[in-house]
Amino acid sequence: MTCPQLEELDLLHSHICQAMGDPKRILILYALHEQPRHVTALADDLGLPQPTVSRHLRILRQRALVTTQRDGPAVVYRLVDDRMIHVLDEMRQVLRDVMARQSEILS
Amino acid sequence: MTCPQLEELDLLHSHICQAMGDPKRILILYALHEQPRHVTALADDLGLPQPTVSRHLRILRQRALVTTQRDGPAVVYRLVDDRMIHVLDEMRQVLRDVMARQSEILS
DNA sequence: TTGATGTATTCGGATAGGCGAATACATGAA
DNA sequence: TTCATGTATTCGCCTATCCGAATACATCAA
Repeated sequence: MTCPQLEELDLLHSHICQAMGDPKRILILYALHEQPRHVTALADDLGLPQPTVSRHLRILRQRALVTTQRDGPAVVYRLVDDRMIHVLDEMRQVLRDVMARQSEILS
Repeated sequence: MTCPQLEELDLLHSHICQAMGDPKRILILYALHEQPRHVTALADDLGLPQPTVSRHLRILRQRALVTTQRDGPAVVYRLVDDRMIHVLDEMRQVLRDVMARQSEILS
C-alpha cells in the first residue's frame, strides 16, 4: 500500500461500515436495539433462516457491534453500544434529506 | 425475498454504508470535506492512481454522497452533505470507545 | 483540427461476500 | 448417555468488488 494515511483505524472504520452494509444486518441491529434476542427468535421475527441469521451475527460480533451471552443452550445477542443505532438513524435522516432535495430539483 | 421489512429505504441505507465500507473511500470523503477537489488533486494528495480515485468517486456519486461540477476540462467533486462526515466521526468515536473497553477487560 | 490536460471506462484476474442445503456442535434435562 | 433444543459451520455455487494496466473520452486553447 503506497498510501501512508491508510492506517489501522481506517481499516477498522471501514470494517464497521462494511458490517452495516447489508440490509439484513441493518435489520438485525435494529431488532437487537429494540430487544436483545436469541438467534431463533431473531430468525423468526425477521422471517429469515436460522443459519443466515447466525452467519450475519458472527460478522457483527467479529466487528464488535454485538456481544453474546449464554442462556442455557441458547445464546442471547445484544448490541455492544446503542450509539451505533443513533449513527444509523442519522445516516438514514441525511439520506432522506438528500433524496428530498433531489426530487425537488427534478420536479 | 421472504422478509417483508426489507424495503427500499433499507436497501438505500445499506448502500450508503457499503459506499463507506472501503478505507480509500473514507479517506476520499474526509479529503473532500476538508476541501472540494479535482480528481487529480485528490489522487495526488492521497497517493492513489487516478483511475482508482475516479472509480471510487463514481461509486460515491451513484450513492449520492458526492456531487460534481465541471471546471474546464477538470471536474470538481464535493460532498453532498457534510453531516455524513459527522456520522463517520461518531462511528469512529464509538469504535474507539469499544476498543478501549475491550482492552480494559483484557488487561 | 490538433495537442495538452484532465477524467472515465474497459478488460482480465484475483478476492471477498452472499445464499440454500445439509450437517456438525453445544447445552441441559431426563 | 441419550435426547431435545438451539446454535454454528461447511460445502458448492453464484455474484459483487477491487485492482493495475491500458485506453477511450471530454474540454479547451492555439
